[in-house]
Amino acid sequence: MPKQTILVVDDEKDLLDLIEYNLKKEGFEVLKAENGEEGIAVAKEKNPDLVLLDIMMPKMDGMQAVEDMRRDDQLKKIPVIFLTARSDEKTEVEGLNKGGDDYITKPISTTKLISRIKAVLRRFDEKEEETNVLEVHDITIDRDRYIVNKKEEEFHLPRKEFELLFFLASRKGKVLDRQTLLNKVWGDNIYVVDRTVDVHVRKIREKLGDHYIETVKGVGYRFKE
Amino acid sequence: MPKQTILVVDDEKDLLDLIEYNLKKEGFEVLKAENGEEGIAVAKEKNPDLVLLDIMMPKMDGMQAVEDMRRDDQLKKIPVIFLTARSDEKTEVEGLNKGGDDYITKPISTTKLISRIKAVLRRFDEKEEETNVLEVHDITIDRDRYIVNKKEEEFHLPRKEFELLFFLASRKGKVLDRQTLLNKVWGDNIYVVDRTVDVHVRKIREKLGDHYIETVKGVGYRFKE
DNA sequence: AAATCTGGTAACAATTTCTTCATTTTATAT
DNA sequence: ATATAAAATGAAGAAATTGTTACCAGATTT
Repeated sequence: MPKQTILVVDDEKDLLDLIEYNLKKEGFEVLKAENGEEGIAVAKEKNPDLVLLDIMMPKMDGMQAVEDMRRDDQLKKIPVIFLTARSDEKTEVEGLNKGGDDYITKPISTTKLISRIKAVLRRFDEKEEETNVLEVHDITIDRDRYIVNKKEEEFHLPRKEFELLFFLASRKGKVLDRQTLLNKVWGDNIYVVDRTVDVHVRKIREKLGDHYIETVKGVGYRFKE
Repeated sequence: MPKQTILVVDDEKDLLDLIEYNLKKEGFEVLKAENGEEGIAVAKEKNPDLVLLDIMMPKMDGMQAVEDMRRDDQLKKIPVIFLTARSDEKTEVEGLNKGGDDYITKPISTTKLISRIKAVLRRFDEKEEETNVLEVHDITIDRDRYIVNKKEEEFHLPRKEFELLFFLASRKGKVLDRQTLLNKVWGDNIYVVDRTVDVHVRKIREKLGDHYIETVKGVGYRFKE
C-alpha cells in the first residue's frame, strides 16, 4: 500500500511542525497549509487521504473550509478531523454537522491523534473498498445503500428488481439469457417460470426508463453499453 | 507497545500454570488468581488488559465475578473471556448476557485460546479508538453517556436499543441485514431470532420518531442519510 | 414482595413484493 | 405483407416480509 497522505491545516507553525513530525514517524506523507484557503488549494492539487483542520484560523476558518470542501465534487469525499482549541461542545457539534468526521481537542495527545486518524481512515477504507457501486450511463447503482440514483432522483427498487438490474449492469454489454439470470439473481435451485424475468425487466423500465436494458429477441437481455 | 497483561482466574492450579506458560510464550504478562474474590482484588490493583475467567469456582464463581466487575467503574471496561467446563449452552448464553465478551470450553486448545484472546483484544482496541459521539440529522448519540439528544430533549434508551441505534448511525446510509446487526450488536456467539431486531427497531422508532431508521424490505435496515 | 424495566419470542394483521397467466403488441423471417 | 414466435402488458392471487401487539422471564428498583 502506498503511503497515505494527510493534509494538516493550522495557523500555528510550531504545532504544524510537531504534528508533521509525529505523523511522518507513523509513516504518513504530510502536507501543510496555514489557512483554509491555502488548505483547499493544496487539497485540490494533491488529493490527500485525510485533512486535519484547525477550526480557528485567520483568513478562512476551518468551519468555512469544510463547507467549501463538502460542496466540491473532488473534495467532498475526503474525511476531515477537526482540531478545536477547547472542548467547546457547541463548536464540536456544529463542526460535525457541517461535515467533519471527528474532532480532537487541543492540547493534543499524540497517541490519541494517531489512533483517531487511523480509525477514521479505516472507516473510510471500508466504505471505499467494496465494488458495490456501479456507475453506468447516467445512473449510479449502489448496492450498499440499495439505491439507484439518476441525476438528482433517487429510486428505491424492491430486492429482485434491484439485484437483477445490478447483475445486468455489472455485465454491461453482455447478453444474458433468462436461465442465467434466474440462476444468478434468484438462486440455483429455485423454481420459477422464466417469464418472471420479463416482468421484472418491465418494472425496472417503468421506473428508470427503457434506455438501459435491451431486449435481444430469442436470447435474453442486455444492459446497454 | 508495552506488554499486555492478562489475568487468569481459575481454581485448578495445574491449568493455571499451563495457561500462564502458554501466554508468556506469546509475550503476555500474566497475573493469576484462584477465585473470583481474589481475581477482583488483583484486577483492581493491576488493571489487566483482559481477564480469563473460570465459571465454576469455589468462593465466588465467575458469573458473580463478572457481574461485580461490570458494576465497578474501574473494571467494567475490561474484556472478559469465560472458561467453561463443558459446552453448556445455557451457561454460555447467560455468561455472555452478564457481560462476558467470549467463552472457551475446556479442555482448552492452546491455539484457540491464544487466537480468541487476540481477537477480543483487537476488538477492544478498535472500540477505544472509535468516536463515541455521533451527530446525525438532528440527534446526538453519545456513547460515553448512553444518552441520545434531540434538540433539547434527552432520551435514555436501554442498552440494546442504544447499541443498535449507534451501530446503524455509525454506518449511516448503508443497508445492514439482520444477521450483521445481530453479530455486531448482540455478539457473534449469541443466538436470538433475527426478528428480535425488528422489535428493537420499532422501540427506537417509538421513542425517537421514525425518520431515522428506514426499512429496506427483503434486505434489512438503514439509517437515513 | 410488588412494581417496573429490559430483552426476547410468538402470532397475526397489514403491506409489499413476486409470480403466474391471459391477452396484446412487436420483431423477424419468409 | 403476413405468419409466427417472442416479448410486453395488465391484472390477480400467492408468497414473503415487516409492523404491531401481547406476553413472558429475568433483573432491577422501590
